[in-house]
Amino acid sequence: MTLADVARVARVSEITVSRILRDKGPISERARAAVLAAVAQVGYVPNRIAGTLASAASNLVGVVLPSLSNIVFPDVLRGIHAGLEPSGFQPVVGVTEYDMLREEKLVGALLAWKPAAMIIAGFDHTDITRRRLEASGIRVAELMDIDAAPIDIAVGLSHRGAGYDSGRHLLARGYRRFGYVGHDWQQDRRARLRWEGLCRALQETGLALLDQAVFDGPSSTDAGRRMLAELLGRTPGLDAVAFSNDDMAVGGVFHCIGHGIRPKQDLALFGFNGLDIGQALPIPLATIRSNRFLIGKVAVETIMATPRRPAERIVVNTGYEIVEGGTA
Amino acid sequence: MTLADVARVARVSEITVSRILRDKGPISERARAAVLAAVAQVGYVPNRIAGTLASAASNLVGVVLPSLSNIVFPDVLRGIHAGLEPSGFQPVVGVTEYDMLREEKLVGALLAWKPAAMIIAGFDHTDITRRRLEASGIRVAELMDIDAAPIDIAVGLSHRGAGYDSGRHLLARGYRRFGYVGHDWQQDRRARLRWEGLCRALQETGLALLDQAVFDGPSSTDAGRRMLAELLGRTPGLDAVAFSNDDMAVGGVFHCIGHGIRPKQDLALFGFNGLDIGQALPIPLATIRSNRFLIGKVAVETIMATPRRPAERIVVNTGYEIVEGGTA
DNA sequence: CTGTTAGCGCCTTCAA
DNA sequence: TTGAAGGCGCTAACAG
Repeated sequence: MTLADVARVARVSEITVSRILRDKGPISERARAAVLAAVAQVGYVPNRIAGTLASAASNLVGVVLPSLSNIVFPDVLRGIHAGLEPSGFQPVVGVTEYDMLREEKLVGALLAWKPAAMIIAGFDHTDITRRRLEASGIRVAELMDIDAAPIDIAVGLSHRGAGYDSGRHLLARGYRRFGYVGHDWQQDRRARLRWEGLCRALQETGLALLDQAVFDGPSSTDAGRRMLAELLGRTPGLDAVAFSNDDMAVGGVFHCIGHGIRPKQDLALFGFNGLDIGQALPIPLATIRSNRFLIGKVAVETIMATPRRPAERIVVNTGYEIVEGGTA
Repeated sequence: MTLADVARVARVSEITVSRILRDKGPISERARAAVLAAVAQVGYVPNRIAGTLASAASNLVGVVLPSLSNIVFPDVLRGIHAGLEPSGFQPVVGVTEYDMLREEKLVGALLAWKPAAMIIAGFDHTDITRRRLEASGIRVAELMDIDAAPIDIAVGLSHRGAGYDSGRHLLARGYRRFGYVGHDWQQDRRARLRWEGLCRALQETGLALLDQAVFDGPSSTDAGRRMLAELLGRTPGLDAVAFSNDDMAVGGVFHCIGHGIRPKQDLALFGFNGLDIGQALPIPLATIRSNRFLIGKVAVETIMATPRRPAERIVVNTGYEIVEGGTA
């Protein structure tokens, strides 16, 4: 079923049908009624492929995320969906599993669909990826981070700043003997930035991390629990442990619950992300809320505000808030 | 940059370039080398819109999910991505927020992209949605559930069976005084099916739920905690509580931890889904693993196995396993 | 308010 | 092994 079929049934020209279906230009009520009836009668489904080819205006948005394994990027994706909803644009989603070569392939495949814009997590791309994104001329939003210069738009928060502020927060509460529990930095550059910020805060006070246990793999509750056990076994006397994120920190809280360690009184625990699960613990987790939904939503809104790529780069800071919780 | 530009530079015809880029038909090494050089030189990016229009063979797959708010559907989406990876197909994702009218619009918008197949969660669609999916002629996989007749393919598990088996499991361990903690059935038909299965198991033993607390909203850890508190306050003496899912059940465990109730000894708790968080608790949650990643992956594999829709409907049972845990 | 003309960029078919 | 012609379904631009 094509426009031509509808046009024949409605006894008008193709372009009239096209205009009516797109609500464009002045149309008589008679024609509109006839066309809408014909559309219903023949069960016409528009072909956006043809429409996009003819108009060179696709309503697809490429989305490239590193992972869907924890709730962080699904939250970003929710924000993207929410931002896209009013405009009727559709996201085409790719997942890289933190592999820059896979990302390169993916970006190539997505650009072939002539998307109206591209949303991609992080700043770590191959040269080819970066060049293609630049050359595409479409709007490109790089998400999560604002600690580097974007191709076009950056939307996120300063992870170095967040790490620094968590350090300041713990120092202000009197903690002095710091440990750190983390996960794979190769895959999570932002966790490393937070760690750097934390170290700087300690350094400014003449302190340093007394010990750290870094899991060689992705973050998880279970990894957090095991790494805290290891850290405490190795280095007694710590009074505060910062975790690379909430998943890890919740594991830490579980370890404490299972071993009679009282969070805060015996040991301060501090996370990052502000996940629901941390706030639902018997003692809510002290952490930093990272506004992931907002990052996705704001990215879309920034793209939509100016569909053409302007000369200067744009950096949008979605910020973060310290959540006091009860564990620090 | 189009095929024509590349052809001019390589001094061959458009169609030769097209064939080389698609690895089709016999091509001389000379032509191939010249074309590949020209592609690199002009920085050609193929236009899949045009390609799809000409060949009527898109590599897009429509994916319609009700929500991304907890990890369940992101897990399914991961499975879909994993299944799609080898073929180079791209998912176009829509989220309905459990709204059938939004689903209807979404399905219409996605079908306009002439996807090779459609993957959609659940069986609850408007008549129009169902008719459109049927009429599209493409493969349609309905996920999560196998307790109803699909349009084409169903991939999932019997939720009624899972509920029944969790009841049998608890009965076999000697529990007799049952409560239930749930969430919004309007939005989660599958939770209701599990509840029905549970009730049937009890009934067969001459028992019934003594009380239930159902939260009027989506499931969450916090809702689970509050509802369990309410239930236990109202009905003392329960020895087992089944939860509508793991999110709720983890909240229940948190309530117990915070109130000196020993899971299993004082009160059995049982979830559904087999989430990581439940297994990382100080006492791992007794639950049923629902193989969500597998559902997504198998759906794609089933679609790919027979790209044309066959006469008979296909139902794939991805099953479930009881996870003994330590809370029941 | 409606229609005609001429593509969009690629691929299928047929011919060489 | 290569090419020419024609068309996929729709829309921009220009006329009427």
